[in-house]
Amino acid sequence: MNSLTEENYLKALFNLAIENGEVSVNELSKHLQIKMPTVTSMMKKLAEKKLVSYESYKPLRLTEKGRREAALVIRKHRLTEMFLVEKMGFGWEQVHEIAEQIEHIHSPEFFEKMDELLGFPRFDPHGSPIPDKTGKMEWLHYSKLSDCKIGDTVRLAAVTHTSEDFLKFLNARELKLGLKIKIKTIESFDGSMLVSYGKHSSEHLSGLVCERLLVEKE
Amino acid sequence: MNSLTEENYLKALFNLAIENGEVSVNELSKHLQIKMPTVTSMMKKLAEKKLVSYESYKPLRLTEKGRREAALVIRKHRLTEMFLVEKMGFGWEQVHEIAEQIEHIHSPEFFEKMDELLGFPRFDPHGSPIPDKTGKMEWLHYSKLSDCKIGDTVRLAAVTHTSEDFLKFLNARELKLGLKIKIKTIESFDGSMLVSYGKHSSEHLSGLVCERLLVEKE
DNA sequence: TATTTGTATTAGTTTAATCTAACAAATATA
DNA sequence: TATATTTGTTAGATTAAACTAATACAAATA
Ligand SMILES: [Mn+2]
Ligand SMILES: [Mn+2]
Ligand SMILES: [Mn+2]
Ligand SMILES: [Mn+2]
Repeated sequence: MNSLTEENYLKALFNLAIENGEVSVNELSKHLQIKMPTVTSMMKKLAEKKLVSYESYKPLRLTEKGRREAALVIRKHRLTEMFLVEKMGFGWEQVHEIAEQIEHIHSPEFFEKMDELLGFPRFDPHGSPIPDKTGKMEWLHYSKLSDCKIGDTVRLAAVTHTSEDFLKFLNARELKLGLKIKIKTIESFDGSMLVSYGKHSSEHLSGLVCERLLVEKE
Repeated sequence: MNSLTEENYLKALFNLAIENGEVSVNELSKHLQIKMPTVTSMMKKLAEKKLVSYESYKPLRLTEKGRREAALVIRKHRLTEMFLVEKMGFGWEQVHEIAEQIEHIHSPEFFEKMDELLGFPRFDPHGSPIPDKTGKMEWLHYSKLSDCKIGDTVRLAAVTHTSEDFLKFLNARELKLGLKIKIKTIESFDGSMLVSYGKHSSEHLSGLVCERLLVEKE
């Protein structure tokens, strides 16, 4: 059984490896805010447990076993976030920190029950897919809002950042998942947009915000 | 902030000190299944934090601060058990182990929300009182079933043991909190009883079982 | 009271997870 | 290519929480 610490390393490796499957010690160190020598020694330990393939000076890579165990921690995290929002009445901006702790509870029954009570949801409150019990996760064909063109009408499908500040910012503008958004203008020099959605006929979104919103083109 | 380990020591001290407020290193060591030298050194640490009053070779005693912090951990434990039973559909025999982990989550909002959704319950699924937010806990005037007399009619109010085995044993006999129980006979040599309750007109309960059932006399 | 038994402490070791300082390898730059 | 910078590793220290072995104290018993 993996410790809380090991689970956090696995999760970080999984999330950082989305693109090419490779992660550097440096990246991981920065992401976890843990110094490089500590990361190196944990990688040796996880390699010992066959969760990571590690060779000196080579990029890190989760093994199949490591990928599965990481996905199962992420499953617990996302089910928890969904439960907190759907069954306990928390806002989507409040749940990440709590889930960060509950994801380490060791009790298959507990998460099974959550899953069941939620009706086996496929996405968490921020639009991220929930891995299944075998650790498989379907990756979706979303685009960043910042990559869309003037005139496009898109549906807000997910957010890539889950900090309380950012989500409160979206709350204040009534930007929720599922909303239809129309792009009116794009400022090419800073990537900011003027968009309309719901009752909001003209909202200005900075380039940074547009980068963090994932949309589905209709 | 107290670590998970410290929280477990505080809780154990609180539970063992119910009678006279004093606990020996030996008792605590046995209860936690941790060797005495480890307990001694943790007591010094908790004394440093003003949670325990410790002098060599003297009995251990929680300070007022220690008592309050212990009660707040127990509050988290019992609210969790209640939530698992009432809101998630677990049986009372399944919840202790999960609560043993969730009691260490650091999030006032999470437990506030549970409390609220449960309608501010005063007892957990095993009949134990839930301390309030300030750490106060009302202790009730229950008797052991084993201390009752032939002919007494009592209401099952709480159980003093929460192991899965014991609670499954009670489930099998449909013994639930709130039931009215009538004592038909008592075997003086082993303390076992013949009782009737609900649809059960004549059930035999061993002395051990009778010791673990707390009842309210009518 | 002297001795035995049980309880508690001290001293020193272990493991997990972190750190800093020093050094080595790989990569980027001049 | 030579040098500088960035990245990664090694060595050694630290802290929390556990352990064992040895020793000291306290309580019970002879
Ligand atoms: Mn999250
Ligand atoms: Mn976490
Ligand atoms: Mn319990
Ligand atoms: Mn616990």
